[in-house]
Amino acid sequence: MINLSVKDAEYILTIVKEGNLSTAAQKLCISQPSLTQLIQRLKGQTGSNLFYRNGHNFVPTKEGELLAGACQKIYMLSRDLEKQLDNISKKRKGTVIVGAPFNIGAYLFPRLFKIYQEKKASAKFQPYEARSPQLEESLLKNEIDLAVMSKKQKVLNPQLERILLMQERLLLSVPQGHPLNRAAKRIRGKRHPFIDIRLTDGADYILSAPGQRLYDVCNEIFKKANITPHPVLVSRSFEVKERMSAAGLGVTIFPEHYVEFYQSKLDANYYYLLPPYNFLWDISLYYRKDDLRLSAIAECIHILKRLFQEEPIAVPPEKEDFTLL
Amino acid sequence: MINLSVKDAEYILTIVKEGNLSTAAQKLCISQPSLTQLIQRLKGQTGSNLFYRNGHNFVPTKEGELLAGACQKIYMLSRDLEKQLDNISKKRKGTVIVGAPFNIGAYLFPRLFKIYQEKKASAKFQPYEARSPQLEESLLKNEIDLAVMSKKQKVLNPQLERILLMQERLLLSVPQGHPLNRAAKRIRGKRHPFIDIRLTDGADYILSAPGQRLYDVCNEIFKKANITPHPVLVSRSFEVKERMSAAGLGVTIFPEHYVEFYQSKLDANYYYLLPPYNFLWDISLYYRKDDLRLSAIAECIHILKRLFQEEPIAVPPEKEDFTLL
DNA sequence: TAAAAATACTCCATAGGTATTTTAT
DNA sequence: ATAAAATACCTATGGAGTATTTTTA
Repeated sequence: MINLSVKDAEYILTIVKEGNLSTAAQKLCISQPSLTQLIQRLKGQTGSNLFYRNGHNFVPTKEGELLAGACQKIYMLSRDLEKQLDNISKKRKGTVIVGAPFNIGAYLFPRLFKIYQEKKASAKFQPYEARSPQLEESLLKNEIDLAVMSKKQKVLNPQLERILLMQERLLLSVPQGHPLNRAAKRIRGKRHPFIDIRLTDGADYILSAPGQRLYDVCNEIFKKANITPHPVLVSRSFEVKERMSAAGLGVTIFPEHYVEFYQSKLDANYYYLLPPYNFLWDISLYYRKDDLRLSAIAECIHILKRLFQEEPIAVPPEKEDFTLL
Repeated sequence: MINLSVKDAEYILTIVKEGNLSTAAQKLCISQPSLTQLIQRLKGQTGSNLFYRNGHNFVPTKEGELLAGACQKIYMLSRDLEKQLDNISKKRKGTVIVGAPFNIGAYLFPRLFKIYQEKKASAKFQPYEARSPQLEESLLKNEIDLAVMSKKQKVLNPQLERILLMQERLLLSVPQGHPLNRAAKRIRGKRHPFIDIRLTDGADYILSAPGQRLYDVCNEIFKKANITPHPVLVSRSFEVKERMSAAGLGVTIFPEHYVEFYQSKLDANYYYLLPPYNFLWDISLYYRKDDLRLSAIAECIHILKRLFQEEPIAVPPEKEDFTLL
């Protein structure tokens, strides 16, 4: 087996270029016998004479020229790789890549972009949109620096850290004219009326797809309330679900902030869930533990915390929700 | 500097493929800690995290994927190189490549081809045409196995061996009607008349180009005979020179065998040179010393020797040439 | 608890060095 | 005689091994 290394390649290329072992050795800052040894080693590995002495020149044979060709390619490959890695790390030093699923991104990215644009931060910010499972993957793969997404119950990868940014309520979306609307109870000081989720047993439901965070949360609620939804449609898109619900196809469950985006346009009623079936929806910030020392990332974490405190994505639930009812 | 070797590349690719250090180590027949070390070494060289543990999988980061891409290319490169070298050496074992300048090739290759075709040899024969300086280069470069050409006075490269195949006379070509024709002396039993080269002092000459073997030989003759040719044309092509001479442009000097090819068609007279200006033209066989052990080459050398003995390229000069006159 | 990676150490092959000899112009 | 490559021999780095500990699902 021919076990060339990048260093070998560099040596060979210098020898070919110089046509002379001694001067090549000088340029490479090594001794001349080392190069002799290299050539003998490769001669052993290839089984061919690779160079010959012709007068004052040390010249590659046909086989040596083939070798030199491969060396050229290997050397370029290594340089390319170095460049690629450098580019990544340089860009990374001055740029924080923040990942979020589409629905959170719609809220988060414009605000974050504004903050960075107003020079309140030293680094640059770059948005990255993907579904939450991919976000965790991307975080581990070093493709992004931060991820804002809803918590997964699955145990967290030990290389990652999580900070809870905020909690919000879930809403049940009920089409206009649906009999369930009559069961909702308006409560003073609350944005939306409340409803007992157990009343939706057997009702037509627009559900999330397995793998989505909302799928797992809804299943927990159904299990705890001991109800069986009647699935009429499964969709990965929050917007599709909301529109279908407003069109009268069935009821569906969302985190509150998402409803806020479309509230004005759509034609459905939204109800908070009465305890004890009022699971909260977490929005958390994820990052690699060993990245905290990077100032740009630490800075962005600080900005995100403040952003979610000062301008929350949705009205955070008060404790009274639980004591009141 | 990232100093990847082909072996490293193979290891990395196996790790990526298996997604697991332990099984990768098994497949590679090495220990698991060796792979851990490899990854740590490369992490040091690249300055990036290249892999991470995700559950039961050992997965490349973005940087690791770039590395793996480069490894794939390096690995393929090495395999390609091995194939190329193998092809050369395999082909070489069963094939002898014989080089000759165009004029000798015209005589040699058809005869040699016939011998090999008639299965008088175990190997195959492949002709290669080039000028003599290139032939020596090709011989050293391992591009050809044997070269048949006229001797160079320059000292022989120590890696090469030379065998004299035959000697022949040089001929002076004189156009029809040229006054020199009257000075030629016919000698009984000789194919061509003789002439004293000193009579061509100041005559119009068609000369060879510097670098050609014939250029050096003619210069030696001119020097020894103390004459100065009047150059009217310099050409590298033997045939051009011969035709121009026949057309009456001037006299010119050739090795005898070449004249034989065109004798019938052309319209000039040919004369041997009277001693002591009758330099002989050598045709020798060249090969690499360390190649003699290869049977196919030894066999071809034998064939060539016999060929030049049994069917010489031109009538070899007898000793009487020198005693007679 | 079991499976996998990391760590600690030991060993040895070899890349690299120096001094010298051989080769080639 | 000079310049270059090959050889001999020495040193030290690091690749590979074994045994063990740590990590994590």
